[in-house]
Amino acid sequence: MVIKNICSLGPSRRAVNADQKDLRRGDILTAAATLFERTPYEAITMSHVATAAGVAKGTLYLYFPTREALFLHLLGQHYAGWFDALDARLRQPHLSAQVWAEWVAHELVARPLFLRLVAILHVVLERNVPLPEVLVFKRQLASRVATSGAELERALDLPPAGGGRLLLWLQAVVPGLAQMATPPAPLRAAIEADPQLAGLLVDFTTELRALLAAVVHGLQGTKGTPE
Amino acid sequence: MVIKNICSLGPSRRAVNADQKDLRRGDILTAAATLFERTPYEAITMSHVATAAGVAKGTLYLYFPTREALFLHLLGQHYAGWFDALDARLRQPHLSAQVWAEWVAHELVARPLFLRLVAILHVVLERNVPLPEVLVFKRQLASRVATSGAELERALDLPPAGGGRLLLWLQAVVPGLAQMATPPAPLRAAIEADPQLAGLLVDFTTELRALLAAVVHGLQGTKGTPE
Amino acid sequence: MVIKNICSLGPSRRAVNADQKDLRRGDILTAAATLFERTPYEAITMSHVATAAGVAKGTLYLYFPTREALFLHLLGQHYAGWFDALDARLRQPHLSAQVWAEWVAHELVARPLFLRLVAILHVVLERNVPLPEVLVFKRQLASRVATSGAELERALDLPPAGGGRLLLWLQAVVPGLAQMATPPAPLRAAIEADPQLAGLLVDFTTELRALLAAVVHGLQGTKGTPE
Amino acid sequence: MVIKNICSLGPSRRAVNADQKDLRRGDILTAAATLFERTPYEAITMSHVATAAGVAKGTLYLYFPTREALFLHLLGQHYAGWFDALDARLRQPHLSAQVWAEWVAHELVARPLFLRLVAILHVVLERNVPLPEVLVFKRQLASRVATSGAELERALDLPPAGGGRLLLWLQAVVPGLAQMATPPAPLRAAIEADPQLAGLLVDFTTELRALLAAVVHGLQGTKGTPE
DNA sequence: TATGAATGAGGGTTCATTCAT
DNA sequence: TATGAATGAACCCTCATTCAT
Repeated sequence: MVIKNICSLGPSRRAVNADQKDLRRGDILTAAATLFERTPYEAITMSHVATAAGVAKGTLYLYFPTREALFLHLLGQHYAGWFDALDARLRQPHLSAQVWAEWVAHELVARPLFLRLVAILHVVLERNVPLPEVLVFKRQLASRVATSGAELERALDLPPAGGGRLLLWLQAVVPGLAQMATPPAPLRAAIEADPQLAGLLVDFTTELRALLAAVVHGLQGTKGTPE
Repeated sequence: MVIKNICSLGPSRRAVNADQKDLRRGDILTAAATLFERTPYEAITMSHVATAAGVAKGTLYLYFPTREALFLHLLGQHYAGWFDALDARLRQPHLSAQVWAEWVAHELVARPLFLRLVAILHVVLERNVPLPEVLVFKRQLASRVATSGAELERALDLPPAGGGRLLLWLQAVVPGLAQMATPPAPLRAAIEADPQLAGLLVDFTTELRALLAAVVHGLQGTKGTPE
Repeated sequence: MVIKNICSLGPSRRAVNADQKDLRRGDILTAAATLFERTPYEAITMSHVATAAGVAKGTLYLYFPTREALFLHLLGQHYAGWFDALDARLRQPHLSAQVWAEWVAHELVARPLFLRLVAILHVVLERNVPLPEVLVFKRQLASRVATSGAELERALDLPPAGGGRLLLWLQAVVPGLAQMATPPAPLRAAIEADPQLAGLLVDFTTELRALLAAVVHGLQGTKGTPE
Repeated sequence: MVIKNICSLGPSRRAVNADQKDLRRGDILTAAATLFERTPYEAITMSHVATAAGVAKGTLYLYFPTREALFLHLLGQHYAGWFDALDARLRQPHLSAQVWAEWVAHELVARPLFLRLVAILHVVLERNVPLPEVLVFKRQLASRVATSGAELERALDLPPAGGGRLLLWLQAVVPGLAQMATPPAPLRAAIEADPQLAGLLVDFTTELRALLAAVVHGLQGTKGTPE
């Protein structure tokens, strides 16, 4: 199998200035993302990432202090993309609870890597990422939650602080629903074959849409009502 | 550290009939639960469990086919306890969205082990538990979701199938909120020290109560409205 | 799957006299042989044997001191059968080197279990069989080698002691040829696919026949010649 | 016990080029061979080998994919040495069946490690060596069998293909005879003490010499005779 | 004699990370 | 900055055998 050269640095193998280092860092993240598309997180070794990125194993550690930090950065990228899309949508008119729920569910299904990364977020964060790296990630996240949350609040006519809250809840609920909706293949087959278990097999889009719509309606209903 | 003797079999060390085997199985689960109280899941080895249960390592495998199956059974126990409490509450009158949300949050905070076990449910289920064991667990869960869901539906005046749905959503949302609300100590300290990150530190009870209330209100509002 | 009851003791489960104990011992050996037909030696556990024999694991140890001793007895049975066949053939006329080689090869191919047991003989004997058991086996073997060897010597007109010697050589050569002729399936496929390796893939019958014929001719030629 | 330092790399601990890697690989094989001299194969753990070679356990796996592959390489070395000696002898004149048989027996007795390795060849090959590794070994073996076999054929005046055949037979017969001739010490003592068992205790050199002489004579006698 | 619950030693292998070059 | 050889800790599970019943 020919591994396509994903190195962005051209003939020179050495990143000497900041821009080149960013490129190489990007190469590594791209390689990790590519692997993550077809391999479960636990099965991806640093060797695999290094090979896929066309660098040596040790080089990875020049750019990311730990394996978990690498994937946390990857998640950061995906979060950024997701918030970009959200902001773009919020700049468009005609948003209702239903419409927004629909849009979110649709958008997330289109980002399966993001879903899977979010699901391991805690495992990743809680283990083996140096605190400074975590804080960088968290600040980035907090900032976008604040900004987009404010827009969302306006667009959906939510009570004060309701936008950020809704986004946090979204983060809480999405991995759970995603995992519930996508059991490993053999288990899924067994569940489908057993009528007693029918209730446990849910459709991600349907459930997320319904849940979000209910939540937003609920939040909207509390507007003006002291908690 | 003194390990208290948790053996339920009395002087005899040998479980010869089904009752005694259940006792021993219970001892093992109790030992695992005790360890889980003060140790993260990944740090608990079968050696630890065996020592804590006062049996040999091999003995564990007479009762549980894999380490993950052991913890899945533990989760099953906790689920049963939780549903028992829920059913008891549902048999009492005066339930509203607010009251129920309050009760759920309060009850879950009182079951920290349950929260942590639920959070690793997927990791556990998806790896290294023989399918039959998983199905036993799933059936037990499905059965209680159906029963309690019906009661909940009645008590909260939810639309058809809303009770089971609500309970499934609860499962989806609880681990996410719990993890969000309880970062590891050093991270928590850093977040508290950084004003930019204030918005990310949430209180489990508050958020779950608000989220559930919103969801139930939302569900109640959809009653009679075709989806 | 229904396991056919191979217990020879009838309704009573307990062997109280010597005959019944022999029956049970035979049951166990039969069970082991049946398993050995479709499973490699290392993959057969005492649990398997016990289940197949319809007895408890501990019972096996009432009849055989170790797992290896059990299989050594099984080999003893097969050796006896083989020598019986040999003796019967030797009582018939018209034996030449060629004819005898042909007969041996043919007979051994018809006894695949015997071949496989002989091949593990040393592994079994050298490990974990109490000396007395080994000696019983060895005496039985020595006795038959002496008797049949003498007959063989006469039938093939070999020099003094040539019969026993030939039988011992046979024991030495058969496992080696058998293993050489029957590599595990994936290896065999690879060997067949590689023209360089063609010479390594031999046919058991052909080689044994040729080797035995050569040996007997050689032995016959030395008759009367001082060594 | 003092472990002598067998590291060939001098002060540097790191093998950076192919030559140094070959040296290190050789160190590991030497360490394994040294252990194998005084310990049965099954009792040698990778930990032992690593300690004896003065490297970490993980390092072994940089050079050999499995424990069995390591010993297969060791066998490959010994095979090469044996064929080298054989080729050297074949270049000298005055070879007869007797002389060659004598030489082979003498030479093999001088290589006890080789004898023991050959005896476990199948066990090793058939278990846990990646196919490519096995094929490398087999090709090397096939090549030398072909070359030396042709020389042997000429020197002993064997019929066509008789040289390779003889060498294959040699491989089949040697381990069997060796094991027969060298029972574990307690068993040997018991056999010697029992007159009934006298016939089972053979001398490796005597038997191999006689067997080979007979085989070669037999083969020589078939020359020109269609099979 | 029969049972089967209990034992517990035992080891190959992986892989994130380091650091000499 | 880049490399990749070296490290070494970490761990689940099996299964022959024992022995209380």
